[in-house]
Amino acid sequence: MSLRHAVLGLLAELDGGSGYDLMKMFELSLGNVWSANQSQVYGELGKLTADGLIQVTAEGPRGRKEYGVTGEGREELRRWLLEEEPKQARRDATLLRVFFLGQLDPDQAQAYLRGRADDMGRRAEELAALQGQIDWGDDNLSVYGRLAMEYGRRFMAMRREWAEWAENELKARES
Amino acid sequence: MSLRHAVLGLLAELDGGSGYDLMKMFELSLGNVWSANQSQVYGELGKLTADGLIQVTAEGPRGRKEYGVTGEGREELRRWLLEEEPKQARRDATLLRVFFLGQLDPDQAQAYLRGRADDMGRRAEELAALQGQIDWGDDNLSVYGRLAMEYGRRFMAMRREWAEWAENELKARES
DNA sequence: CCTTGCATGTAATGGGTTACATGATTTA
DNA sequence: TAAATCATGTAACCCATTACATGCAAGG
Repeated sequence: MSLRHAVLGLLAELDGGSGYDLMKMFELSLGNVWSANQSQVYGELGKLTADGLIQVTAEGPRGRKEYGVTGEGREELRRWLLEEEPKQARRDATLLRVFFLGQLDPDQAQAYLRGRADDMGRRAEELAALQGQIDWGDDNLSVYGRLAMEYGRRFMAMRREWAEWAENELKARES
Repeated sequence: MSLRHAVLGLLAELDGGSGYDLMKMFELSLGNVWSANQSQVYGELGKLTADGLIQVTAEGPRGRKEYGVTGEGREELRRWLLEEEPKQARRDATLLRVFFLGQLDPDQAQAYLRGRADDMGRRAEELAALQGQIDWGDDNLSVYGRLAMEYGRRFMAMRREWAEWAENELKARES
C-alpha cells in the first residue's frame, strides 16, 4: 500500500500537481526508490480522491486536473511516516541466482560474481559523477533526495565489494 | 518471473522434493532472498509441470507428490542463470519515507533515521551471531547460502552506517 | 485419543505491467 | 503542417497475499 503514500507525499511536497507532473517525478527522481507507471498513477489519483485524501483543485488545458492534499490526506501521510513500520520486501534477483550457482561450473559461477562486481562498480561511478554535477537546492525534496542518493551510492559500493569478496571465496575453494 | 526459477532451482539442488519440502526451504533459508507462500509454491509446481520443466517422480503417503526437474527444466535454469540479466526491483519502503521526511519536524525526521539505525544494528548483530553458530556443510546450498548470508550482514551494516550519517547530516543543517 | 506435523489444493482480492486508445496544445 | 509534448483514461493479464478448506499419519 505504499504507492498511495508516494503519490500523497509528492503532492504534499510539490504543493499540488497533475498526474502528468507526478509521472515526471517518478521518472526522474522518486522512481529510483519507488517505481510506478502511468496507469498506476492515474488509478491511484482516482482512489485517493474517492477516499477524500486529495481533491481536484484546478482544471487546465487538455483535460489537465490539478490535485491538492486535503487535511485528511496530510494526517494520513504523517501517520504513515510516524507509525507504520516500513517492511522490507525480501526479493533480490541477483542474490536468488547466487543460491543456485552450484548448477554452473565453478568458473561460470565466478564469472557471474565478477559480472555483478563490474556492473555495480559502473553504477557506483555513475552515481558519484551525478552527485557531483547536481546543484542541490534547499527545498525538502532536494535535502532528503540527496540523502537517498547517497544511500544509492553506498549500496552500489557495498554490492561491488561483496561480489568481489564472494568471487575470491570461490577461488579459495578451488584448492 | 523469478518464483518459477526459485522453485526450479530448489528442485535441482535438492534432487527433487514435494511442495511441502520446498515451503520449508523458503521458510528457513531461501525466503530471506526470495519469499513465497504456500499458494504460490503449489500453483507454480502445477504450471512448471504443465510446461514440462518438472515432473512428478513419485507419490507418497497423504497425497504427497515428489517432483523432479526434467532435462528441459535444467536447460531453462542454466539459461536463466547465464543469460537473463537480474533486474533490480526499485522499491524500498524505508527510503520512500526518507523522501518525505520534510513533512515532519526536524527532530521527528532525525528520530526516524535513528530508529532505522538502531533496527539495522540489531539485525546485523543477530545475523552475525547466527553466522557464528551455523555449521556450514559442503553442499552447494551451504556454500552459496553462506555467501548470501554474508551479503545480508553487510547490507544491514551499510544501512546502519548510512542512517547514522544521514542523521548527522540533518543535525548539521540545524545551524 | 489427541495433538502436531505433513500435505495439498482453491477462491477472492489487490497491486503491478503492458498495451490500447484518444486527443489537445505547443513548437519548429 | 508535422512532430513532440502534454494529458488522461481503460482493459487484459499476471503475480502475490490472505483466507478458506480438507484430510492423513505419526508420536506421545
